[in-house]
Amino acid sequence: MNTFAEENYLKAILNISFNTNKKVSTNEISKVLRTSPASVTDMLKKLLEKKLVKYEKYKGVELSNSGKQYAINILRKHRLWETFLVEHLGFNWSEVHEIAEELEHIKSTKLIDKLDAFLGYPKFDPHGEPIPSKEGVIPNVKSTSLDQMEVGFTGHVLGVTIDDKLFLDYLTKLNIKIGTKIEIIQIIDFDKSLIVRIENIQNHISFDVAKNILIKNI
Amino acid sequence: MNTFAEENYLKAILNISFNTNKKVSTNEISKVLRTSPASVTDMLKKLLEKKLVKYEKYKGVELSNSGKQYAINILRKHRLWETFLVEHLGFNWSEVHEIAEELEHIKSTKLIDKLDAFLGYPKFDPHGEPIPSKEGVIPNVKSTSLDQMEVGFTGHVLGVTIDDKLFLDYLTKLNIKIGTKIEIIQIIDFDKSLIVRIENIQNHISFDVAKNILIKNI
DNA sequence: AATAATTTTTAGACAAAACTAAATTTATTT
DNA sequence: AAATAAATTTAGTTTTGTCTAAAAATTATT
Repeated sequence: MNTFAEENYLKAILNISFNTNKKVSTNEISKVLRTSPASVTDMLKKLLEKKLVKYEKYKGVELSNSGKQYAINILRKHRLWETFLVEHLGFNWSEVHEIAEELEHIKSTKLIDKLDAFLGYPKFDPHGEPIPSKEGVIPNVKSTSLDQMEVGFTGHVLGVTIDDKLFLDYLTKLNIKIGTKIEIIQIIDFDKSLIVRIENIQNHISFDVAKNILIKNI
Repeated sequence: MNTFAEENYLKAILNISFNTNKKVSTNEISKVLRTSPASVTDMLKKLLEKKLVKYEKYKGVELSNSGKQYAINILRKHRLWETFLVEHLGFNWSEVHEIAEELEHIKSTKLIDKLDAFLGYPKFDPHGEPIPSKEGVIPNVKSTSLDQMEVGFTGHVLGVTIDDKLFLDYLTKLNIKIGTKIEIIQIIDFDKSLIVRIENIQNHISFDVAKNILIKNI
């Protein structure tokens, strides 16, 4: 069994390399985990020892197969717990991340399987992010971030790509949640910000915000 | 905020001194936590520093007011989680202790309050043990252990006093659960064991088993 | 009351996970 | 290609929670 610290490193590596599939640098990990690069090096040695990562000095790191399965399982637990917190305990989507960061380390496999059943085997969490299956398969949804769309486009929000309180609270204030219909009225060339219509109200959102909103891809 | 280890020591001290209210010895703690007496001494110093216990060298230890409140809150979390596991996830009463040992360390107060509400503010856990309130008050039920009763007595099981898998599985095999009607047919003087009738079937149970079964006190 | 047995504490080590500062390797510029 | 900058690793500490072995205190026994 692995420690919380080890689990957090595996999770961080998975997260950083999620889409890119590239090797992850010591510095990137240290930034995500708010720890010193020296500490990261120490931990990478330990994870290498346990064969959870492929790592060569100065060359970056990637997860091994077993490390990836392990990390995906933590992600599964995180997202199932978030779903429980929102759907059954009445939390809102911006509050659950921190709590799930603790709950995801609870070991019992039986617990998570029963929780999964209790929730009705959900495929997506409250942020629209896919929940990995027991077997480690992550449902794949074709989606595009809002910043890729053109003026005149109308679509529905499928999810968000960051689980950050400030971001989610801001979206809530804009009346944006999963399923919300968004229409692009105008795109400002200078900073790529967007004027959009949500629930018949026009709002101006930055490129950065648009980048982290996912839209159903037809 | 305190560490898991600190929390486990506080819990152990509360547990050992629950009924007696006497000071707890280093050795008792080391036995419960399966750690060396030397480690216990180290930790007691630390807890004293934090004013969570009253402790004098060689004289034993007891919880301070703040330490007691803290420990009771862990107990509250433990028992609420056990209730959730049994009533909503379909675990049986002998399986939940270990999992709740992990869940009880989750920090969020909001989480536990919402869980409490979700469960309908239960007063007792699946083992019949009282669940402390948010304010740290432990519901007091008048109850007597089965070994105190006499031949001819008939009553209903209110709860058990140990949360041990072997014990609970044995009770389940005997068809004993909370609310089960038990009648004492005979008491063997030699070893104080009891012949009892449960669901119209006679069984022979030891003094030790009877001691840990609580009966409603009229 | 003195001795033996038990309990508890101290002393000194160790592993995990973090740190800082210095050294080394890799990447970027000029 | 040499010099500089940036990233990474090593070396040496620190804290937390554990350990063993030895010393000290308390309790029990003769």
